[in-house]
Parts: sequence; structure tokens; C-alpha cells
Amino acid sequence: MPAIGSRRAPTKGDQREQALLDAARVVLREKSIGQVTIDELAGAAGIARSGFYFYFESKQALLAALCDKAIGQTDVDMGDWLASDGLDRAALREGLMLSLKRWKVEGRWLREFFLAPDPGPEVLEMRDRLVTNGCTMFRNRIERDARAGRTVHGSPALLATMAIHLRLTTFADAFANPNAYAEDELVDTLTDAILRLVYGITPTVPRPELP
Amino acid sequence: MPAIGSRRAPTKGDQREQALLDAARVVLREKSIGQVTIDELAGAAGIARSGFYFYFESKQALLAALCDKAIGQTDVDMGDWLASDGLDRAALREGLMLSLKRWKVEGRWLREFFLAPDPGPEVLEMRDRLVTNGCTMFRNRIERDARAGRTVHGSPALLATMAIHLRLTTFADAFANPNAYAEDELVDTLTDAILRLVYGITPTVPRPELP
DNA sequence: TTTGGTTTTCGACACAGTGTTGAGAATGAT
DNA sequence: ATCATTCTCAACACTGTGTCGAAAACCAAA
Repeated sequence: MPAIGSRRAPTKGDQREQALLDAARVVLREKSIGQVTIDELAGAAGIARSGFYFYFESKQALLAALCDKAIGQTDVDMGDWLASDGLDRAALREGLMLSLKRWKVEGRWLREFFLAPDPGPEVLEMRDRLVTNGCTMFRNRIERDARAGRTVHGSPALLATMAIHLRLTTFADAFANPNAYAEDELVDTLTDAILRLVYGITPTVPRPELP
Repeated sequence: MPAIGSRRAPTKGDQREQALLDAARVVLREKSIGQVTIDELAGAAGIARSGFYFYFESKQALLAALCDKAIGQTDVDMGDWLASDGLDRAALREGLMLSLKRWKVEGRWLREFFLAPDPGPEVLEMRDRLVTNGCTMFRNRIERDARAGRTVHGSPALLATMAIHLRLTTFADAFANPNAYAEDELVDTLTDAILRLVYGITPTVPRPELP
């Protein structure tokens, strides 16, 4: 295992670890983490089952490693909006749309990572870190707006949690029923929902007709 | 197993089945369904592990039976609001408060039932039925309001799903962090959040007093 | 190219939990 | 008291997890 920031060439082991992650990303697109066996995961990366344990403590640990990277990406997706202030519907919408696209591909295991009922300790720790981090960024933005005099309808911490969860479940739902709603309608509704939720405001921007 | 509506006295088997459900309700307050073994569940009801299978196909099936009843209760909780129309903040708040109290007790397995990543077929079917049912009731109310001329900010189906999920995750969160927020603050915020989400309106009524 | 320490691989083992079966015991209606 | 039905459980077969240590592969220094 290379130290973080190590500059040495990737050893055979480093490649194998990557192969395991790549293989998992593919396999987990079809099956849930509970349905996949370690044997299958190892096999997909071309090693024996017992070899798996050289790289990861468990299936869960691999899942955590997978999500760590993906969530970083989601944070980047939302970066513009988080950095802006006021309503900035366009930035929010853009961020949500990017995230949605990511979720449509990697939704299954993102969902499992966040919603799994009994994660191992490592997963639990990382999950807490990621969720807390996400909520905090949201919350900071809300508090910033509140300080700037904008009306905010509740405790920023609670609102941030709600907004994060609203996004999470809406995406999870979009993944589960990919054809239930048009992407644009979904993102538009979610964007406005978050804005209404937090700021109590529905933008007057003209939108495609509503029922 | 007695036919539905059967009037005959409960046999020993009926009692055993009930004992199993009761025992599970207690055991599952402390551990997740994944952490509990069938052996433990059976033992808590005073029978051998293999005897368990006479009553339920699997752990999941028992969980489903447990939730079927609990969800019926939640629907009753929300009944007043679902039957009313217009904003009726008081009824909504009351329903949410009742549900919250239920979640604080039975949250762990309710959460697992709804959020479990790979439910067996029976669970899946029942879950779909219950979720769909819940969403439909919510949705009907929204559509009723829309027809009555009240502004509604998106497709009723989507809004209903969002509202249901918002409630679900907020309660799940409240269960996971029981001391993070005061009950009243949480319910007030959630009540208003749902009203803003669906109708884009924040009641101007002073809180927590109601008109 | 040999050497020797480090990294990687994997067969074999121990174990925990699930689900099935069939023989027998308990139950309760007649 | 009889006897079909309902209930119980020990024993078995199976799947998947995690550990261990011996062997193989790797790679840098001599």
C-alpha cells in the first residue's frame, strides 16, 4: 500500500487493487452488494477469493473505497452552487443535473452505501464523514444567506439535512424507476423543491407548463 | 394459519406465531435484522430454530408481517389530514407528530423494511404495495387541491413521492439521532417544509401556537 | 546473475448461518 | 378413544465468510 502522495511507480499490487475496484464498479451495476459474493468480485479481477483479503478487509470496505471517490465527484458537481449565494437557480439546477446523471450510472451502490442498515465500522465512519461533510457544506451556504438577511425557514442544520436527504431519496428513486419521470421534469421539480424548502420561494422564471 | 376473518379460537400455532412477532418486535428494537439470527428470534419465542420455518419463510417475511401492521397505523395517523383539504396545518402537524412518536419506537425495523437494499420477493411486493399506497393517498389529496384551484408546484405524483420520502428520511434521521433536535421543532419544521414543498406556502400563523 | 527481503497468491481449514427433511409428539374435533 | 391435522425439532446439506501459512513472484542491491 503506497503512502498517500507517494510518487513511486504503481506496483503489481496497486494495479490489482485498481482492477478490483474497476471490476466491482461493473459487477455492482447489476447486482446489489448483498447479492455479490467475494468470490465473484475476486474472480472478476482475476484473483482467487482468498487473495481479495490482501487488498480489502471485506466487501463493505471495498464499497467504501468506491464511494469515497464517487462522493468527491458529487461534491464537485454541486461546487458552483455551494460557492454562490442567493437563490442562483441555474447553478443549483446544473449541479443537480450532473449529480443525477452520476446517480443513474452508479446509483445502486451509492444508495447501498448511504442506506445500508448495518454497515461495518469502517463504512460507518466513512459514511458519517461524507454525510456530515455534505450537510455542513449545504448548511454553511444556508447560514451565509441567513446572515445576509435572506429569509430562511427553519434551523439551517435541519433544513440542510432535509435538503440533502430530499436529493438523496429523489435520486435513489430515479435510479430505481428510471422511466417514471423525464430527467428535466425531475430536476426542475427537485430544484424548485429545494429552493422552496429552504427559502420558501418559487422562482418566477418561466418553466414548461405544469399540470 | 387461520383464514382471514376466521372466527375460530386461536390454536396453539396462532399463539406461537404471535409470540414470534412479539419477540421480534422486542429483539429488533436493539439490533438490525441483519444482526439478528433466526436462532435468536426463535429462541426468544421459545421454539427451536427449525421450528421458525413452520411460521415464516424467512427473517424478511417476519419483518414484512411486522411492518404490514405498523404501516396501517401510520396511515391512520395521517388520516385526518388526508381526508381534509386546503392547507390544514393543524391536522398535518398532528399526523406527523403521531407518526414521529411511532417511529421513535419502531424506527429501526420500519427503516430497514423500507430501505433494505435486497429484500426478498415477498418483502419487495409488500413494500411496493405499502409505498405505492402511501404515495397514492398523498397524491390524491394534492390532486384534489389542484382541481380546487390551489396552486401546486409540480406534478402531484412527483410531489407526493418527495413528501413521503422527506417524511421517511426525517423520521429515520430522528430515530438515528434521537437527541439532535427537539420533537416540536422537528415536527414544526417538517410540517412547514411539506406545505412549502407542495403548495409553496409558508403559513403566516405564529408558531407554535395555531389559529 | 545471484541473493535475500518484501510483496503477492492461494489452497486448506474452521466456522457461522440458512434452509430442508422426515420421523415423531401434541392437539383437538368427532 | 380415535385419528387426521397441526406442530416440533434433531440431523443434514449447503453457501459464504474470514484466517493461516507455505509457496511463488517480484525487484533491488551486491
